[in-house]
Amino acid sequence: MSKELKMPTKYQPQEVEAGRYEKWLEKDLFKPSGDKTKEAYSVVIPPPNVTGKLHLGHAWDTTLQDIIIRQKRMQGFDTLWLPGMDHAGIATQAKVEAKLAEEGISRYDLGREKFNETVWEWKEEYAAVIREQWAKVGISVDYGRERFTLDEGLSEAVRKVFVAMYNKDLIYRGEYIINWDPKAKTALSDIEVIHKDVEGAFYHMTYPLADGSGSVEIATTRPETMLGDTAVAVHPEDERYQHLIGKKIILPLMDIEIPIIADEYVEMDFGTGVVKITPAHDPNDFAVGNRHNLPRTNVMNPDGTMNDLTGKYTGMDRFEARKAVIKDLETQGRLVKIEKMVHSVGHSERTGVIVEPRLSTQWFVKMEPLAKEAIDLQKTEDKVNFVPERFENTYLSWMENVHDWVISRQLWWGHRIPAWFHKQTGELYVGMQAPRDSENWEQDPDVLDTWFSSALWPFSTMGWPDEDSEDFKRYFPNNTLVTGYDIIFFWVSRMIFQSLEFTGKKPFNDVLIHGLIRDEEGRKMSKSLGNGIDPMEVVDKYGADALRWFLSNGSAPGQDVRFSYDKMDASWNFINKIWNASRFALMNMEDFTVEQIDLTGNKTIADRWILTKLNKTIEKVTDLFERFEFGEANRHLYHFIWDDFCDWYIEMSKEILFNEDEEAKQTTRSVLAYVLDQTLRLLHPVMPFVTEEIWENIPHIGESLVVAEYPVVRPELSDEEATEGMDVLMELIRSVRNIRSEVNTPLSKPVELLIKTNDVKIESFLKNNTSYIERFCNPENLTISSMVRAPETAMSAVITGAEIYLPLAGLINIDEEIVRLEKELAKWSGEVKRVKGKLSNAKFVDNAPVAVVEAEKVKEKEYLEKQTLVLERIEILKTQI
RNA sequence: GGUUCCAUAGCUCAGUUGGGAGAGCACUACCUCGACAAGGUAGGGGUCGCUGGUUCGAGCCCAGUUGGGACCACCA
Repeated sequence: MSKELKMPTKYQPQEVEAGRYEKWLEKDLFKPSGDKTKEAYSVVIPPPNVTGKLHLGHAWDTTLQDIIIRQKRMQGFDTLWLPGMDHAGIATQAKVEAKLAEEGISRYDLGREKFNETVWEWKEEYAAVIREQWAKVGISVDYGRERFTLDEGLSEAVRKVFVAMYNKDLIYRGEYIINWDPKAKTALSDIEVIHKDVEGAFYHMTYPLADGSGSVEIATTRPETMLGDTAVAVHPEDERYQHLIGKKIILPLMDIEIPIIADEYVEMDFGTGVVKITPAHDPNDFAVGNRHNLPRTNVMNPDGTMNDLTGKYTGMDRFEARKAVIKDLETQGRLVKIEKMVHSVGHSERTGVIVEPRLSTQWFVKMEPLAKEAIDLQKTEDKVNFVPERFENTYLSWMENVHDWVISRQLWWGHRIPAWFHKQTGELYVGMQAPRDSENWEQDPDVLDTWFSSALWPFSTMGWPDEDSEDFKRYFPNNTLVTGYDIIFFWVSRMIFQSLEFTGKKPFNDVLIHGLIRDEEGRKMSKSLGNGIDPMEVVDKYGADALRWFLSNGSAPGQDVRFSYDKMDASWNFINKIWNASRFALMNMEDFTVEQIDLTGNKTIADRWILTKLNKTIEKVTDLFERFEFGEANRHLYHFIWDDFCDWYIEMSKEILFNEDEEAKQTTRSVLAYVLDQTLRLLHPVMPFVTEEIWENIPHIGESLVVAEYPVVRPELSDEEATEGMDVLMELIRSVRNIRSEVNTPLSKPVELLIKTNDVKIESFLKNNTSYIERFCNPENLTISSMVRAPETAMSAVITGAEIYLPLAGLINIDEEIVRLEKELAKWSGEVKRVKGKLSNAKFVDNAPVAVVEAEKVKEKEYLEKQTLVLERIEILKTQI
């Protein structure tokens, strides 16, 4: 070992990563270069909710973005990656309320202002945690531009958008059935409702006709809502019930008369064909009610208890009331049967409680014109490019069937709706600021759906509504958005239509969609299962680089991935391999400097070969990055580093570094240093910490890998002849090893007596055997066996003499070796037969592309050659028996 | 009901416009040789869910089918 190394023999991520991120920040390397001569490349982070810590999904999401941004930065783009967080209205408010509840306090005890102050404190606390986590994962965002959805500029953008949409009739206020969360006591949009199959029941009951001529049977899953029934409906063409249409019926328990109406909404084949109509508690019934001018009787309070229109049930919780209603119906003999059934019930995404369809006055966004614009965009050349493409269908089908969007929320934490009502006249005013005589006006108490502000994120963070802002002009539209398929509807779709509406442009060119991270058993990670894995624990154990490698390696785009400690081990192993290869290079560099790197010297075939392989790897990886195929790119890097560089090139370089003269060593050191440098650059976007650490130790010029140039193909370094020659050499070596392994007896020194190469010695590859030489090798009793016969061109480049012979006598069991060779012969014969069959098929020769046919001919020749060689060896061995 | 994904080695998964089935882990044998034993070398293991079709040629394209998952809609 010729050089003292600071690097330990094992890769220790904790030591490598400590302090590195802070150094990058100190040097301000993540800031856009602002170089106007370069193309801009921008990404905005999907702002995480300030509700808590980040999970593995966030780590995945940000890692992918960081890989993209780091590569683009190295490629010279003027890159902006803008960080930020989302106030996450309902989610955050629910968390803070839960925390307050532990202290026995409700938000009403504090009042709106005080409560919001508490939430701001919470926000600061969690924002700090999130920034710490970002740092640990190593993401290269520009903190100078960090934004928060509730900060001043973004709030202005929200108000501006609201007012403009209101003035364009894209926002309206009205009384409709919405999804109501009785726990959070707020309205929810359709997509905030999660439908789950639950065990419920179908309650069959009878309503008596007012004229006493009998009764009709009705079935419902929500009997408590019958207290708000204002009609009973049948299908207009239902022959069974023609005589009932227009009659009255008595609503049991309430003892009021309600009409029997005919409406095509009723399905004759379903249930009894008679439906109770509750316009205030069901969207379909609401529509029926409108057609027939039915009263809307709302029987519930905002918290899900029955209101004072329900008589004896007043104050009961809705589920308590359900039981009571059923019991009373049974007492009256009106309960026919209870049929158990599994049905789909809406639950609040945030609080988990069962959502109540409820009549309520809310603000809505009129979706039809916005959706149309967004759909039309996808028919143009300038469409948003979804990766993988199939998610465009998901997005479009949602857009095509979208309903109006409820945007008001009965919460305190969020953007207050810029609408005021006159205290006396009730007149409505919508504007950026309160009306002048503000004392006479009262602002709408509601806030906006969180997604209303996040929909503006790609441009509101860039200075919009100031369209002359530098960032907006330079970095909008964004280039790429990275997010999970689970929020295409919530976020991606809304960014697209709002961006089109307000900037006239799509918000981003590409959307890279990834899946979810599951646990090792393939289950979703969830709090209730307790199977969540904290990314920080993974980083502490394996390092951020290993986690990033795993995350970018995990799966094909758009597919879910299972977290796996086995794979984390494999990731660590790979980095350890890189680490040790680098140690080897450094040990043999003496005081080698970057100025001494000279690739024009007398290179060995191995030198020329690895430089060629490097070029191919650069080309492949660059291409795959363009298509966001990081997993495939990683596989190429892995193979290049482990198989080509470590297993072959480093081993061959030892012959030079340990034995040759100084001049030869300098050339090898140059290649080692160059290839390592280029490899570290290629790896840096994926594993920024360890690559930077190693790079600092090897000869290099530049401040940091973060801003070092990304490798490009250098055609002058490629050498196809060297590739052919190396193929021969490698095959030779493998053949020798193969014999040894098969018969479990090592080969011996005479190998080197018979193999002469121009510039590469292969002893080191067979070195294991030397200790056996004395014991097993009897030079007087040598068997000659031909091993490899290479094409003449390659031969002349590599090996003197047309054939390689290995002396095997006394070293192997000839019978066993013959058995093994006959197996091999069968394999080659099979291949020859297959290829010959193909080539003798006129249809193949006529139809297949010329290149394919030519390739088959080459294969034929190659297989025949192998077949002959193996046959020859068998013959020779047989003479020895 | 609609859309969609998955089914490839014991396990987890790749497979890039159709042209000789791959990786990691696990397993077997051997190897402490001046980067790495969390390593090296060699090896075993697959009728690519099933059935048809298109094609000279299908893991890949088409139709159907089985099983599993996801999403959307509906569910009085």
